[in-house]
Amino acid sequence: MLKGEVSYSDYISSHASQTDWDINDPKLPQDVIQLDSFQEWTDSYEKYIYNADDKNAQRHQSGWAMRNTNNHNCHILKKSCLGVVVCTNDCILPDVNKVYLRPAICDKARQKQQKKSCSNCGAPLNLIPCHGHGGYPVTNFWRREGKYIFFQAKGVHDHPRPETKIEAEMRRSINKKRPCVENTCYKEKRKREPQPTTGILSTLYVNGNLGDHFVVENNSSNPCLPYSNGHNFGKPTYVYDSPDEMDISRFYERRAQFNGACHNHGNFSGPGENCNPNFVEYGEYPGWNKLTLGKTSYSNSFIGYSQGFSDPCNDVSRFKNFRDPSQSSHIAMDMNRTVFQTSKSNLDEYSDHIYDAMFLQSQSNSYPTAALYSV
DNA sequence: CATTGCGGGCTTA
DNA sequence: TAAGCCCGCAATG
Ligand SMILES: [Zn+2]
Ligand SMILES: [Zn+2]
Repeated sequence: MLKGEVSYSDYISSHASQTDWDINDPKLPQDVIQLDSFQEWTDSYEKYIYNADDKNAQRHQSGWAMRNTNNHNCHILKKSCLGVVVCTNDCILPDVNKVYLRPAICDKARQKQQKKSCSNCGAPLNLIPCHGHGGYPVTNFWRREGKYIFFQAKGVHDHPRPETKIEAEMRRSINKKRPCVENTCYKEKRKREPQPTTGILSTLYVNGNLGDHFVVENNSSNPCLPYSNGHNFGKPTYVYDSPDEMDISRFYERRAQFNGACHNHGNFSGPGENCNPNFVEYGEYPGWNKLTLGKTSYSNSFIGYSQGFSDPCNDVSRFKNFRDPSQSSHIAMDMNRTVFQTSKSNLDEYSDHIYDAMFLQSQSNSYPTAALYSV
Protein backbone atom coordinates (compact mmCIF):
# COMPACT_ATOMS: atom_id res chain seq x y z
CA MET A 1 0.00 0.00 0.00
CA LEU A 2 1.23 3.41 -0.83
CA LYS A 3 2.13 5.79 1.81
CA GLY A 4 -0.77 7.90 2.79
CA GLU A 5 -3.19 5.51 1.36
CA VAL A 6 -5.69 4.30 3.79
CA SER A 7 -7.37 1.03 3.27
CA TYR A 8 -10.77 0.14 4.49
CA SER A 9 -9.25 -2.22 6.94
CA ASP A 10 -7.44 0.66 8.51
CA TYR A 11 -10.69 2.20 9.41
CA ILE A 12 -12.13 -0.79 11.04
CA SER A 13 -9.00 -2.03 12.60
CA SER A 14 -8.57 -1.41 16.23
CA HIS A 15 -4.86 -1.63 15.88
CA ALA A 16 -4.34 1.04 13.41
CA SER A 17 -2.93 3.67 15.61
CA GLN A 18 0.72 4.27 15.63
CA THR A 19 2.85 2.67 18.24
CA ASP A 20 6.09 4.49 17.80
CA TRP A 21 5.85 6.14 21.12
CA ASP A 22 6.28 5.33 24.73
CA ILE A 23 4.19 6.51 27.57
CA ASN A 24 7.27 8.10 29.09
CA ASP A 25 8.22 10.08 26.05
CA PRO A 26 8.45 13.77 26.69
CA LYS A 27 6.24 14.37 23.71
CA LEU A 28 3.58 12.16 22.40
CA PRO A 29 2.19 12.23 18.89
CA GLN A 30 -0.48 14.80 18.33
CA ASP A 31 -1.08 14.01 14.75
CA VAL A 32 -2.65 10.67 15.17
CA ILE A 33 -4.45 9.57 12.08
CA GLN A 34 -6.14 6.56 13.44
CA LEU A 35 -7.49 6.27 16.93
CA ASP A 36 -8.25 3.06 18.64
CA SER A 37 -11.60 1.90 19.79
CA PHE A 38 -11.66 1.34 23.48
CA GLN A 39 -10.13 -1.91 24.54
CA GLU A 40 -11.64 -3.43 27.59
CA TRP A 41 -9.47 -6.47 27.91
CA THR A 42 -6.05 -5.32 27.10
CA ASP A 43 -3.29 -7.74 27.61
CA SER A 44 0.33 -8.12 26.83
CA TYR A 45 2.38 -5.08 26.04
CA GLU A 46 -0.12 -3.10 24.13
CA LYS A 47 -0.41 0.52 23.29
CA TYR A 48 -3.49 2.36 22.28
CA ILE A 49 -4.47 5.87 21.50
CA TYR A 50 -7.98 6.89 22.34
CA ASN A 51 -9.97 9.93 21.67
CA ALA A 52 -9.87 12.16 24.70
CA ASP A 53 -13.62 12.22 24.86
CA ASP A 54 -13.91 8.49 25.11
CA LYS A 55 -15.60 8.01 28.45
CA ASN A 56 -14.01 4.72 29.18
CA ALA A 57 -10.60 6.03 28.42
CA GLN A 58 -11.28 9.07 30.53
CA ARG A 59 -12.10 6.85 33.43
CA HIS A 60 -9.15 4.65 32.79
CA GLN A 61 -11.39 1.66 32.69
CA SER A 62 -10.42 -1.89 32.21
CA GLY A 63 -12.11 -5.22 32.38
CA TRP A 64 -9.31 -6.26 34.68
CA ALA A 65 -9.50 -5.12 38.23
CA MET A 66 -6.90 -2.42 38.18
CA ARG A 67 -6.06 -0.33 41.14
CA ASN A 68 -4.40 2.98 41.22
CA THR A 69 -0.80 2.93 42.23
CA ASN A 70 1.42 5.80 43.06
CA ASN A 71 4.19 6.29 40.60
CA HIS A 72 4.93 9.80 41.74
CA ASN A 73 4.18 11.11 38.35
CA CYS A 74 1.20 13.33 38.06
CA HIS A 75 1.21 13.16 34.30
CA ILE A 76 1.04 9.44 34.00
CA LEU A 77 -1.56 7.47 35.83
CA LYS A 78 -0.40 4.03 36.73
CA LYS A 79 -2.58 1.13 37.70
CA SER A 80 -1.72 -2.39 38.66
CA CYS A 81 -3.77 -5.55 38.40
CA LEU A 82 -5.38 -7.10 41.41
CA GLY A 83 -5.96 -10.48 39.87
CA VAL A 84 -9.16 -12.36 40.35
CA VAL A 85 -11.10 -13.85 43.21
CA VAL A 86 -11.94 -17.52 42.87
CA CYS A 87 -13.65 -20.18 44.90
CA THR A 88 -11.23 -22.40 46.79
CA ASN A 89 -13.52 -25.26 46.08
CA ASP A 90 -13.20 -24.56 42.44
CA CYS A 91 -16.88 -25.12 42.18
CA ILE A 92 -18.77 -25.03 38.97
CA LEU A 93 -21.68 -22.78 38.48
CA PRO A 94 -24.82 -24.16 36.99
CA ASP A 95 -23.87 -22.58 33.78
CA VAL A 96 -20.76 -24.66 33.74
CA ASN A 97 -18.61 -21.70 34.39
CA LYS A 98 -16.56 -20.98 37.39
CA VAL A 99 -16.58 -18.23 39.90
CA TYR A 100 -14.37 -15.37 38.93
CA LEU A 101 -15.19 -12.45 41.06
CA ARG A 102 -13.80 -9.03 40.58
CA PRO A 103 -11.45 -8.12 43.37
CA ALA A 104 -12.65 -5.05 45.18
CA ILE A 105 -10.46 -2.14 44.25
CA CYS A 106 -10.49 -0.58 47.67
CA ASP A 107 -8.07 -2.32 50.00
CA LYS A 108 -10.49 -2.39 52.83
CA ALA A 109 -13.30 -3.67 50.69
CA ARG A 110 -11.02 -6.34 49.30
CA GLN A 111 -10.12 -7.61 52.70
CA LYS A 112 -13.76 -7.83 53.51
CA GLN A 113 -14.39 -9.59 50.27
CA GLN A 114 -11.83 -12.23 51.00
CA LYS A 115 -13.49 -13.09 54.24
CA LYS A 116 -16.67 -13.93 52.48
CA SER A 117 -17.39 -17.36 51.21
CA CYS A 118 -18.39 -18.57 47.82
CA SER A 119 -22.00 -17.80 47.20
CA ASN A 120 -22.28 -20.89 45.14
CA CYS A 121 -20.82 -23.55 47.38
CA GLY A 122 -19.90 -21.83 50.59
CA ALA A 123 -16.21 -22.51 50.35
CA PRO A 124 -13.78 -19.74 51.16
CA LEU A 125 -12.78 -17.38 48.45
CA ASN A 126 -9.27 -16.88 47.32
CA LEU A 127 -7.62 -13.98 45.66
CA ILE A 128 -5.34 -14.96 42.86
CA PRO A 129 -2.84 -12.19 42.45
CA CYS A 130 -1.48 -11.16 39.13
CA HIS A 131 2.13 -11.92 38.31
CA GLY A 132 1.99 -10.98 34.74
CA HIS A 133 4.79 -8.50 34.71
CA GLY A 134 8.04 -9.99 35.82
CA GLY A 135 6.37 -11.57 38.78
CA TYR A 136 4.59 -8.37 39.58
CA PRO A 137 1.10 -7.38 38.63
CA VAL A 138 0.41 -6.20 35.14
CA THR A 139 0.51 -2.45 34.99
CA ASN A 140 -1.48 -0.04 32.90
CA PHE A 141 -0.41 3.47 32.18
CA TRP A 142 -2.67 6.27 31.15
CA ARG A 143 -1.70 9.66 29.98
CA ARG A 144 -3.77 12.39 28.52
CA GLU A 145 -2.06 14.60 26.04
CA GLY A 146 -4.11 17.06 24.10
CA LYS A 147 -6.97 15.44 22.37
CA TYR A 148 -5.73 11.98 22.95
CA ILE A 149 -5.51 9.57 25.78
CA PHE A 150 -2.56 7.27 25.54
CA PHE A 151 -2.64 3.85 27.01
CA GLN A 152 0.19 1.45 27.53
CA ALA A 153 0.15 -1.89 29.27
CA LYS A 154 3.02 -3.91 30.60
CA GLY A 155 2.72 -7.58 31.32
CA VAL A 156 0.48 -10.46 30.44
CA HIS A 157 -2.18 -11.47 32.90
CA ASP A 158 -1.60 -14.92 34.26
CA HIS A 159 -5.07 -15.44 35.63
CA PRO A 160 -8.61 -15.61 34.37
CA ARG A 161 -10.60 -12.53 33.81
CA PRO A 162 -12.65 -11.25 36.68
CA GLU A 163 -16.13 -9.95 36.38
CA THR A 164 -16.38 -6.65 34.70
CA LYS A 165 -17.02 -3.63 36.77
CA ILE A 166 -20.61 -3.57 35.67
CA GLU A 167 -21.11 -7.16 36.58
CA ALA A 168 -19.62 -6.68 39.98
CA GLU A 169 -21.79 -3.66 40.57
CA MET A 170 -24.87 -5.55 39.69
CA ARG A 171 -23.95 -8.40 41.93
CA ARG A 172 -23.43 -6.03 44.79
CA SER A 173 -26.63 -4.31 44.01
CA ILE A 174 -28.49 -7.53 44.31
CA ASN A 175 -26.78 -8.48 47.48
CA LYS A 176 -27.80 -5.23 48.92
CA LYS A 177 -31.37 -5.74 47.99
CA ARG A 178 -31.46 -8.82 50.08
CA PRO A 179 -29.99 -8.03 53.40
CA CYS A 180 -30.72 -11.43 54.87
CA VAL A 181 -27.87 -13.25 53.40
CA GLU A 182 -26.69 -14.54 56.71
CA ASN A 183 -27.85 -17.94 57.59
CA THR A 184 -29.26 -16.54 60.73
CA CYS A 185 -31.80 -14.79 58.68
CA TYR A 186 -32.63 -17.67 56.55
CA LYS A 187 -35.49 -19.11 58.48
CA GLU A 188 -36.91 -15.79 59.19
CA LYS A 189 -36.76 -15.05 55.63
CA ARG A 190 -38.76 -17.97 54.60
CA LYS A 191 -41.45 -16.90 56.94
CA ARG A 192 -41.53 -13.51 55.58
CA GLU A 193 -41.73 -14.50 52.04
CA PRO A 194 -43.86 -17.49 51.85
CA GLN A 195 -45.68 -16.52 48.77
CA PRO A 196 -44.42 -18.86 46.19
CA THR A 197 -44.48 -17.77 42.72
CA THR A 198 -44.34 -14.14 43.22
CA GLY A 199 -41.89 -14.88 40.61
CA ILE A 200 -40.88 -11.83 38.89
CA LEU A 201 -38.79 -12.94 36.12
CA SER A 202 -37.59 -10.52 33.71
CA THR A 203 -35.47 -11.09 30.85
CA LEU A 204 -33.70 -8.49 29.00
CA TYR A 205 -32.42 -9.17 25.67
CA VAL A 206 -29.95 -6.67 24.73
CA ASN A 207 -29.46 -6.59 21.16
CA GLY A 208 -26.72 -4.73 19.64
CA ASN A 209 -28.36 -3.43 16.60
CA LEU A 210 -31.73 -4.67 15.83
CA GLY A 211 -33.79 -1.82 16.88
CA ASP A 212 -34.14 1.20 18.93
CA HIS A 213 -35.87 0.22 22.01
CA PHE A 214 -35.35 -1.62 25.11
CA VAL A 215 -37.98 -3.97 26.28
CA VAL A 216 -38.22 -5.72 29.51
CA GLU A 217 -40.54 -8.56 29.57
CA ASN A 218 -41.96 -10.15 32.60
CA ASN A 219 -42.56 -13.74 32.16
CA SER A 220 -42.82 -15.11 35.56
CA SER A 221 -44.25 -18.29 34.32
CA ASN A 222 -41.44 -19.14 32.13
CA PRO A 223 -40.47 -22.66 32.98
CA CYS A 224 -37.19 -22.46 31.33
CA LEU A 225 -35.53 -20.02 33.53
CA PRO A 226 -32.24 -21.47 34.29
CA TYR A 227 -31.79 -20.75 37.89
CA SER A 228 -35.24 -20.30 39.17
CA ASN A 229 -34.72 -23.04 41.61
CA GLY A 230 -32.11 -21.20 43.38
CA HIS A 231 -30.00 -23.72 45.08
CA ASN A 232 -31.32 -26.65 43.30
CA PHE A 233 -28.88 -26.82 40.57
CA GLY A 234 -26.37 -29.37 40.28
CA LYS A 235 -24.38 -29.22 43.38
CA PRO A 236 -25.46 -32.09 45.52
CA THR A 237 -23.17 -31.26 48.30
CA TYR A 238 -24.52 -28.20 49.79
CA VAL A 239 -22.34 -27.09 52.51
CA TYR A 240 -24.28 -24.06 53.33
CA ASP A 241 -23.18 -24.22 56.83
CA SER A 242 -21.92 -20.82 56.62
CA PRO A 243 -22.89 -17.83 55.20
CA ASP A 244 -24.19 -16.25 52.63
CA GLU A 245 -26.91 -16.88 50.49
CA MET A 246 -27.77 -20.42 50.43
CA ASP A 247 -31.10 -19.10 49.53
CA ILE A 248 -29.70 -16.67 47.19
CA SER A 249 -28.41 -17.89 44.02
CA ARG A 250 -26.57 -15.42 42.08
CA PHE A 251 -24.49 -16.53 39.37
CA TYR A 252 -21.80 -14.90 37.66
CA GLU A 253 -21.33 -16.49 34.44
CA ARG A 254 -17.79 -16.57 33.55
CA ARG A 255 -16.06 -18.51 31.03
CA ALA A 256 -12.80 -19.89 31.96
CA GLN A 257 -10.90 -17.68 29.76
CA PHE A 258 -7.27 -17.33 30.01
CA ASN A 259 -5.83 -14.96 27.68
CA GLY A 260 -2.97 -16.87 26.42
CA ALA A 261 -4.88 -18.38 23.64
CA CYS A 262 -6.24 -15.27 22.25
CA HIS A 263 -4.72 -11.96 22.60
CA ASN A 264 -6.37 -8.75 22.04
CA HIS A 265 -9.77 -10.15 22.05
CA GLY A 266 -12.79 -9.11 23.87
CA ASN A 267 -12.60 -5.61 22.85
CA PHE A 268 -15.62 -3.55 22.67
CA SER A 269 -15.58 -2.94 19.08
CA GLY A 270 -12.68 -4.55 17.89
CA PRO A 271 -12.78 -5.93 14.53
CA GLY A 272 -9.63 -7.62 15.45
CA GLU A 273 -7.94 -9.85 13.06
CA ASN A 274 -8.05 -13.14 14.72
CA CYS A 275 -10.47 -12.94 17.49
CA ASN A 276 -13.47 -11.45 16.04
CA PRO A 277 -15.59 -9.78 18.60
CA ASN A 278 -19.25 -10.12 18.86
CA PHE A 279 -20.13 -6.85 17.45
CA VAL A 280 -18.76 -5.90 14.24
CA GLU A 281 -20.45 -3.30 12.33
CA TYR A 282 -22.51 -5.64 10.35
CA GLY A 283 -26.16 -5.80 10.15
CA GLU A 284 -26.48 -9.16 11.63
CA TYR A 285 -25.84 -10.14 14.90
CA PRO A 286 -23.42 -10.13 17.04
CA GLY A 287 -24.79 -11.43 19.98
CA TRP A 288 -27.67 -10.42 21.74
CA ASN A 289 -27.31 -10.56 25.35
CA LYS A 290 -29.74 -11.14 27.94
CA LEU A 291 -30.06 -10.28 31.49
CA THR A 292 -32.29 -12.28 33.63
CA LEU A 293 -33.46 -11.05 36.89
CA GLY A 294 -35.55 -13.23 38.96
CA LYS A 295 -37.26 -13.64 42.16
CA THR A 296 -39.10 -16.73 43.07
CA SER A 297 -40.62 -18.23 46.10
CA TYR A 298 -38.43 -18.33 49.11
CA SER A 299 -36.76 -15.27 47.97
CA ASN A 300 -34.49 -16.75 45.52
CA SER A 301 -33.12 -13.97 43.64
CA PHE A 302 -30.74 -14.39 40.91
CA ILE A 303 -29.15 -12.74 38.15
CA GLY A 304 -27.03 -14.11 35.53
CA TYR A 305 -25.05 -12.29 33.08
CA SER A 306 -22.06 -12.46 31.01
CA GLN A 307 -20.24 -10.30 28.67
CA GLY A 308 -21.03 -11.13 25.20
CA PHE A 309 -17.88 -9.53 24.19
CA SER A 310 -15.70 -11.02 26.73
CA ASP A 311 -14.85 -14.15 25.02
CA PRO A 312 -14.84 -13.95 21.34
CA CYS A 313 -12.65 -16.96 21.34
CA ASN A 314 -15.40 -19.07 22.56
CA ASP A 315 -18.45 -18.07 20.79
CA VAL A 316 -20.24 -21.21 21.60
CA SER A 317 -20.10 -20.50 25.23
CA ARG A 318 -21.82 -17.33 24.61
CA PHE A 319 -24.95 -18.93 23.48
CA LYS A 320 -25.15 -22.14 25.25
CA ASN A 321 -26.53 -20.58 28.34
CA PHE A 322 -29.14 -18.59 26.70
CA ARG A 323 -32.68 -19.49 26.63
CA ASP A 324 -34.54 -19.56 23.51
CA PRO A 325 -34.93 -15.96 22.64
CA SER A 326 -38.27 -16.68 21.17
CA GLN A 327 -39.61 -17.12 24.61
CA SER A 328 -38.96 -13.63 25.54
CA SER A 329 -39.16 -10.35 23.99
CA HIS A 330 -36.18 -8.64 22.67
CA ILE A 331 -34.49 -5.65 23.87
CA ALA A 332 -33.00 -4.04 21.02
CA MET A 333 -31.09 -0.96 21.17
CA ASP A 334 -29.16 1.39 19.24
CA MET A 335 -25.93 3.06 19.93
CA ASN A 336 -27.50 6.41 20.22
CA ARG A 337 -30.86 5.87 21.62
CA THR A 338 -32.01 3.70 24.36
CA VAL A 339 -35.57 3.44 25.31
CA PHE A 340 -35.85 1.67 28.49
CA GLN A 341 -39.01 0.40 29.87
CA THR A 342 -39.77 -1.86 32.69
CA SER A 343 -42.96 -2.69 34.35
CA LYS A 344 -41.55 -4.07 37.50
CA SER A 345 -40.22 -1.81 40.10
CA ASN A 346 -37.65 -4.20 41.31
CA LEU A 347 -35.96 -3.91 38.06
CA ASP A 348 -35.18 -0.35 38.60
CA GLU A 349 -31.98 -0.89 40.37
CA TYR A 350 -30.73 -3.06 37.64
CA SER A 351 -32.04 -0.76 35.07
CA ASP A 352 -29.88 1.93 36.40
CA HIS A 353 -26.82 -0.08 35.92
CA ILE A 354 -27.79 -1.21 32.57
CA TYR A 355 -28.61 2.22 31.52
CA ASP A 356 -25.32 3.45 32.75
CA ALA A 357 -23.64 0.84 30.77
CA MET A 358 -25.51 1.79 27.73
CA PHE A 359 -24.80 5.37 28.30
CA LEU A 360 -21.17 4.74 28.51
CA GLN A 361 -21.08 2.87 25.36
CA SER A 362 -23.15 5.29 23.48
CA GLN A 363 -20.96 8.07 24.59
CA SER A 364 -17.95 6.65 23.09
CA ASN A 365 -18.80 5.85 19.64
CA SER A 366 -16.04 3.41 19.50
CA TYR A 367 -17.93 0.33 20.33
CA PRO A 368 -21.40 -0.67 19.55
CA THR A 369 -22.15 -2.58 22.65
CA ALA A 370 -20.22 -2.15 25.74
CA ALA A 371 -22.11 -3.99 28.32
CA LEU A 372 -23.76 -7.19 27.60
CA TYR A 373 -25.45 -9.45 29.92
CA SER A 374 -26.78 -12.84 29.63
CA VAL A 375 -27.66 -15.74 31.74
C1' DC B 1 -21.05 1.59 50.66
C1' DA B 2 -17.29 1.26 46.80
C1' DT B 3 -14.49 3.54 43.13
C1' DT B 4 -11.12 6.68 41.57
C1' DG B 5 -7.31 9.67 41.74
C1' DC B 6 -3.83 11.97 44.52
C1' DG B 7 0.25 12.13 47.01
C1' DG B 8 3.26 11.42 51.23
C1' DG B 9 6.20 8.09 52.67
C1' DC B 10 8.68 3.69 52.95
C1' DT B 11 11.54 -0.02 50.90
C1' DT B 12 14.48 -2.29 47.54
C1' DA B 13 17.46 -2.54 43.74
C1' DT C 1 16.46 7.02 40.29
C1' DA C 2 12.90 3.79 39.34
C1' DA C 3 9.66 0.70 40.89
C1' DG C 4 6.53 -1.49 44.10
C1' DC C 5 3.59 -0.85 47.78
C1' DC C 6 1.09 0.92 52.02
C1' DC C 7 -1.64 4.43 53.78
C1' DG C 8 -5.02 8.12 54.29
C1' DC C 9 -7.61 11.77 52.07
C1' DA C 10 -11.16 13.69 49.12
C1' DA C 11 -14.43 13.66 45.38
C1' DT C 12 -17.78 11.00 43.18
C1' DG C 13 -21.57 7.89 42.61
ZN1 LIG D 1 -17.64 -22.21 45.25
ZN1 LIG E 1 -3.66 -9.44 36.01
